[in-house]
Amino acid sequence: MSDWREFEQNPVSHSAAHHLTTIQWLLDDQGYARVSDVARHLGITRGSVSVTLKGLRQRGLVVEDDHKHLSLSEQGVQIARGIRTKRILIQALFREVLGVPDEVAEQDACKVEHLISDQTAEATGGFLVGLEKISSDSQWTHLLESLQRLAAATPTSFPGNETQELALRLEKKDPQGEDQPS
Amino acid sequence: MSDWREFEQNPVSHSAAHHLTTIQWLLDDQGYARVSDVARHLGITRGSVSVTLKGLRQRGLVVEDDHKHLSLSEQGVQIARGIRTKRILIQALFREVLGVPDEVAEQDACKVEHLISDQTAEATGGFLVGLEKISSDSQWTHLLESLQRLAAATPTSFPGNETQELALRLEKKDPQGEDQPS
DNA sequence: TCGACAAGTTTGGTAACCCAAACATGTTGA
DNA sequence: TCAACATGTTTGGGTTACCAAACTTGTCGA
Repeated sequence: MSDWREFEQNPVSHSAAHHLTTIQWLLDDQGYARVSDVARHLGITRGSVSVTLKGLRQRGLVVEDDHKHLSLSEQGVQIARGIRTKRILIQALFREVLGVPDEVAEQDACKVEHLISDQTAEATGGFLVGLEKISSDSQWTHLLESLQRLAAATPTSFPGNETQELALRLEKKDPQGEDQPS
Repeated sequence: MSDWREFEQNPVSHSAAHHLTTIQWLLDDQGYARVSDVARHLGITRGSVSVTLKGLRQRGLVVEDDHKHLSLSEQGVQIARGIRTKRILIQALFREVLGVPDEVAEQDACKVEHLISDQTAEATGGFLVGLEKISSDSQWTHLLESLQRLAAATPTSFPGNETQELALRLEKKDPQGEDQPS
């Protein structure tokens, strides 16, 4: 059984991921990042941020200069950029392919950004790049729009009839009646 | 700023989600589910499962009969089925649309199954149903296969050049230089 | 009948996270 | 210069979720 707790053994936790991306965002946005800025942005207390960042500093992901100004180490930048990129890709996948409203797409992407494997993220990127390349072909865009309309039409709540039926078909087709409830 | 901690305020936690879906899976598979079975399946101790299930019983999601056999309440079934359906849909999206290997698709789906909104899940279902309907169109399947090849081709590690460039384009196009690092 | 083993529970510990509140520091305007 | 305010840290508490280990039950075979 593939360990369902890979969740926890991620390089960075959900919380840490947000601390890192927030620092990067603040640096991009206002040129500096302090504990208070991070706290305000995440909606948590300065104390919590102080403690969390102490850990991230010890892990060598965050650096503090003489003036209590935060920045990311090379490794921290790498991690933050990776997560940010994943969020953007997943969000685009949900929004531009599935036709999910941007706000929802962003919320969902935010929740899963740090959990998606590199492989799936890269595949998402490849798919979107491919879509972009053929976007000049009106035939395909027309098809895609039809699919999006189908996808985005959510008259009933989840799971709708068709969706449920599809899931059942998928479940049976896939002979996973072996193991893995997860 | 949309609360980035929606993560935590889910109806059921990641852990609870797995307990519920495991019970359902065990019932389907072997006709019964006991604390030990759940523990073995999740790879955690009986003690942990015992404690967690006590909570889920109090919340009315899990029921225990006279013989220590577990089952799900109506509400529990509903939640478990919802999560299971989401996993199947997400897994299919990754595998059949993005062309991600099934094993990776399953792992990723498992990690995010309980985090995806109903709306996005329903859109995924709608999209897949639509795909199924036009799957007889050889022109379309041809295109999809091309896209999948593009998507699945991961010669370089994440993020590849094209993917990174796309992400940058998406980032700039989207005027989110307002708020939300998440 | 009784010992052994499987199954379930309880208890004490740990590790992430979060908060509130007290505290230390540093800057700044009157 | 000094009170006021912003900033950062520390401390004590709470929650979730895990473990190990001790304990209780229940069943089954010799």
